[in-house]
Amino acid sequence: MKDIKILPKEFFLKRNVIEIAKDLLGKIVVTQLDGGYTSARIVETEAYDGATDKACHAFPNKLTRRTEVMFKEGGRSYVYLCYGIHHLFNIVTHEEGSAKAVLIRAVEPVKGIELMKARRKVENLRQLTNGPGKVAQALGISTLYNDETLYEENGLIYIGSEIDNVNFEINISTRIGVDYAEEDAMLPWRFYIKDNPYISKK
DNA sequence: CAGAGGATCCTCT
DNA sequence: GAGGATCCTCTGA
Repeated sequence: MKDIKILPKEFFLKRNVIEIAKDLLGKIVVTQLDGGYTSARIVETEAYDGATDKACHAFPNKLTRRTEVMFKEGGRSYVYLCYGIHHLFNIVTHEEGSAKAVLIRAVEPVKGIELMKARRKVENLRQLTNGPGKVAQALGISTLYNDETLYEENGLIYIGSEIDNVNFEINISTRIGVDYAEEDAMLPWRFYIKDNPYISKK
């Protein structure tokens, strides 16, 4: 088992959300929820920017009850219900007052795989976490865990890096499922680990 | 307070 | 590849 070092709060601040979305690739999400420990390697992310990006719920810097958490200081969760069924897990970035976040679209299961299978009611490893709704379900993340800080030891959810992180190539594409965002649907703000079997789509 | 629509997933064809 | 599930959020009156 590799050691995991928790990312400090600073990781989520004072940098462009694009850079953070890229840097989150290869990092480890740990959850300690519902009496179980699960961890998974992030293999696919998307950046959202409430100031300029029509695909973002907080565009154009629109403050509502739902988007409120995105305006808070980075390093916390933004979880919302999509299509009435799926809980989607995002990581808020930047300083207080700017509404930006990174959607975790796919992960590679590391620990607690049996628990993930039970939560997903799926046996096939590749089907376990290769999509944003699946990620949240497998890790036990729901809107109950909106606005949780992500950088605390023994937190419910935290993000860590492996000591001996392997190298990988990053692929870039347009984001999935945001056709309604007109020209912003063309932004190359989706990032994923090349050839990783757990990404949601080619 | 009604109506519309969605950062998805699963099933069936 | 198409369509349905399902419910919360936001809008406008």
